[in-house]
Amino acid sequence: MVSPGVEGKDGNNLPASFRCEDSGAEDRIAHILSEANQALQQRSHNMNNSGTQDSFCDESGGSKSPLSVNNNGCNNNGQCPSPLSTSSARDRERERRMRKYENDDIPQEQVARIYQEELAKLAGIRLPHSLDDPRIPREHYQSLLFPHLFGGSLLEREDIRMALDAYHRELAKLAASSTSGSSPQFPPPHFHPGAPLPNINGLSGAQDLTMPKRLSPFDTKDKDDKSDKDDGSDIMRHVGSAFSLVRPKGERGDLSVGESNSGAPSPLNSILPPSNADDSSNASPLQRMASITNSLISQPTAPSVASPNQRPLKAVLPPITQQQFDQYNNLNTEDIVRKVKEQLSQYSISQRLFGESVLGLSQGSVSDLLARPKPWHMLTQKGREPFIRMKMFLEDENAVHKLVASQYKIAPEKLMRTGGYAGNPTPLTSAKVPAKPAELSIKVETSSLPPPPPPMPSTPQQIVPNMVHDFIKKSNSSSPGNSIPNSASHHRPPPPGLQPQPSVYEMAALTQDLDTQLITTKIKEALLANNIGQKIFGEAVLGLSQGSVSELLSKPKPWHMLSIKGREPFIRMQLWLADPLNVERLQHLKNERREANKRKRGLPHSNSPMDAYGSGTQGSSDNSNDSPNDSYSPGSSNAAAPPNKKQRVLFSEEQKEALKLAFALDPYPNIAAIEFLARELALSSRTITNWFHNHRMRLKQQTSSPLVQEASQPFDPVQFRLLLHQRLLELHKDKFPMFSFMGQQSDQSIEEGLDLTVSNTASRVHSDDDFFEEEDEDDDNEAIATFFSGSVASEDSCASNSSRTLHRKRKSLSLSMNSLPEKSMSAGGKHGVAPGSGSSRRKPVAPQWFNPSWHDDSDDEEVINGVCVFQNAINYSGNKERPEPNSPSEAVKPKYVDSREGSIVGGKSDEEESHEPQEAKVKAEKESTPEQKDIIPGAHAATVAAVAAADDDEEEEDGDKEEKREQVQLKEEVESDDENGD
DNA sequence: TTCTAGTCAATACT
DNA sequence: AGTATTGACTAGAA
Repeated sequence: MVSPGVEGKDGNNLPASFRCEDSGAEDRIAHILSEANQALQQRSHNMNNSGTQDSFCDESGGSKSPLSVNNNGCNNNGQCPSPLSTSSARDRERERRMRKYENDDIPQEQVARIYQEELAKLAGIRLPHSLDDPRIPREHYQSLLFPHLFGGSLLEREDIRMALDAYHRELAKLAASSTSGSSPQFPPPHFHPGAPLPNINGLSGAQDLTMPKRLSPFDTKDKDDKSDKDDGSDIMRHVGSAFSLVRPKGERGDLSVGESNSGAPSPLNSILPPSNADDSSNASPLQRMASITNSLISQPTAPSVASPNQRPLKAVLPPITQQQFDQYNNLNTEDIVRKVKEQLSQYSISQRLFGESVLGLSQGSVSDLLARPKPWHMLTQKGREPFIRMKMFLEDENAVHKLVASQYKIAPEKLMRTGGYAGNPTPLTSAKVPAKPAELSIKVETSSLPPPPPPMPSTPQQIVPNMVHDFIKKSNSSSPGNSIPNSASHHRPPPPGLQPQPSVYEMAALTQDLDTQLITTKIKEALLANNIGQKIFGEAVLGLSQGSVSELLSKPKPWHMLSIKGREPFIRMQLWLADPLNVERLQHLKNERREANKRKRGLPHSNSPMDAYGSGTQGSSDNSNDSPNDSYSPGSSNAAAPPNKKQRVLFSEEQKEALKLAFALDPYPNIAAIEFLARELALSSRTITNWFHNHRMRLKQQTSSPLVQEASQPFDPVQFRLLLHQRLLELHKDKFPMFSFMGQQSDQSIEEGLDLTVSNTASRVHSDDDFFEEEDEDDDNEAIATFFSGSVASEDSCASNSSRTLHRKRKSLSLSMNSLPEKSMSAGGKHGVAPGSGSSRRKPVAPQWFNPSWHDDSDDEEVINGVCVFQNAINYSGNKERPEPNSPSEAVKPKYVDSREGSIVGGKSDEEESHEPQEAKVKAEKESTPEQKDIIPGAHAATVAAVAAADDDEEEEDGDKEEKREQVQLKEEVESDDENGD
């Protein structure tokens, strides 16, 4: 068995992971270790006498916490009844366990880990990563962590636990008696040592490293050790008292066992830097204590190497040295955050990567940190660390590039398509098959670049012409057998002589602005003129599917709205446009495919593996020179459609109407609403959710503007049914005249619920019976009850009452979705906040860009019966949760608007018309195109709109306004009840 | 966990 | 056959 931890006897034999970059810190740690090792020697001696050499382990392997055993011994006052049992009994027991451990010969690493975990549990602290290193003898952990408690001696978990108990009792005592009141982080008086412990780090405040000297509370230690050796109970007893001897700064306390020479400074002191002028001297005893612990615990270390036996350890960041702390003693966190955001955004560095490799934090923490940076003065020492790291990151010019490079290494295929055109690796490959090493190497290479070139010219044509050149050159040379550049089989590093070029990724990141509209227009023209299909273009040039190409070309997003990934296709388009042989290549490819198809038809079974996937145009896969197919072919194994391929749901018209209505009522339905809809429409919740997601996204895209606004009120099923009924009536009156009878008969169907259940298959027409089939009443009520959770009984009756009342007047209501202009889909704030300002269930989608001209439209806001029904997104600013004012996307917002108004106008495409609200509105009125008419800012507004619409309904002669008002009132009552119930 | 952005790919439409 | 639409899914962010 490996002898634990005696190798560092001289104290200088530091494990690598304890080394610090800053030699001062290393010295200090060396000092500590030296002391600890002295203690170890003594301990070792003792243990040898008793025939054991390890004291830390138990049979439970760490899974069963030993804490509970002893936990009853202490009370809040810090008084412990006489420990557990007699020391002799304990000694025997421990000895027994030690022997067991020895015999079991548990690997050192495992012990270390167990130890570490237990320790962390016990202390309620998070251990620094470096302590993860299993190669480090656990004695070092101990002595590093708690030398001030234990004098570096080895302890059993019970011992540690008891000591910690005592420690926490002392903390509590101090907190209670502390008169300073200056530290809000003190444990409250009721602090219970047995309770989950607060993070010690949290107590440290900003004083961690500004400890007063001579803080050494252990003057009874020697004596105790002598009398009781390592008996845990005694340690507990005395450690407890030791804390009461904490002395004010300047007083000298005895040092622990290992501290032999009286004149030597305490290791603690030596760790700690000279006090800063600001706050150290005022630190309370508790703060100082916490600081000690924290300093010890967080004493940074260099990264450790994962042992083969363990899963790879998280990268450990180099420590922040004291000098750095001193250097950055006052940072503008907001400013730092802003700059960091810019960098991350520009280079499309994920928060996860940034967090893990720069800050040592998780993605969530980074997100939080970046979104809500605290002011420097409010931060604790620990809290300041990330900002210091950020600052250092910003100051290091190469840091970004290192990160980008590492991001490539981590997930190249996630960042970039392995672009199709011009000699890049196969398009689609990345989407379907894990990237091959060869591909990786290219990426890494291209990404490990010198600092970024100057910003790209904003004129598309000028994008790095020589890069295009290189691309072309490469692609030409890369395809010996054919001139089509996209041979998947030719992934090779750039020619030796070539300068590393910016990757498309980097170009996307570095290009300041690009007129996407113009590019797509040109592309469309080129494709059209040369009879090149989107499919082949997408696959060969962009590495995208036909559908994606179609979307890109017809609805290009403005540059600034695109993520780096989203920009990439446009860069590729730009490169393609700049390629003099572009059309030629594609034509060639096209011909080849055609040939291949012919051949395939001629020899039906010749290319079996390739044929499996593709049919029709994809049949050419055998050629392996059209990249897209290559990506399919390697699968020869998989080839055919994946086994569990889900069949896509096809919504019926009614389902769509229902969904759109629901969307109008509440674009962000809660779970209950989604479930209700799912049940109502016989769709899965997942499908409903997807639909809402897609719809929000597409609405945003298609209208290029006004944003989906949360509903002012939660989804109301009663209202939903009512309105839906109207809507469907309207719809079917035209399509299916026989539905007109519903007008006389449908009261019941409304009250009992509409069955919108329709087949999920492609059937698009449903019989009357199918559609208005009565629904099981229990289900219905249940569904409704879901939404009136609260005082169910009264709510229920109220709901049904009101719905009955409403339905009695149903005929006077008409939700005319057609009459709602497209722009009604936004709501917001000219009236301060959205009509439903009371609700903030959901974060509204951030306005990314909009066309100011829309603001002038006469109907960007409409008032019906004195109620503002909808507003244009121009008023969005009144909303509560706006995006950061300095967020890049918003900053550029006007830019795009300009470009739309200006430069793009010339190249206006036919599709673009659909971007125009006016057009859309007309369109909506003409044929009720679904996408154009389905947002109402809130349920309330929808109700009002419905009523208002009825005003204009010629059919309703008896639509008396009094009654309508009544209805609305009623409805409101229901709603308010609903709210209360919520 | 849920949202957005970006996609794929099945399907509908021309 | 080409293009548009759209349900579903994934990754990253919040």
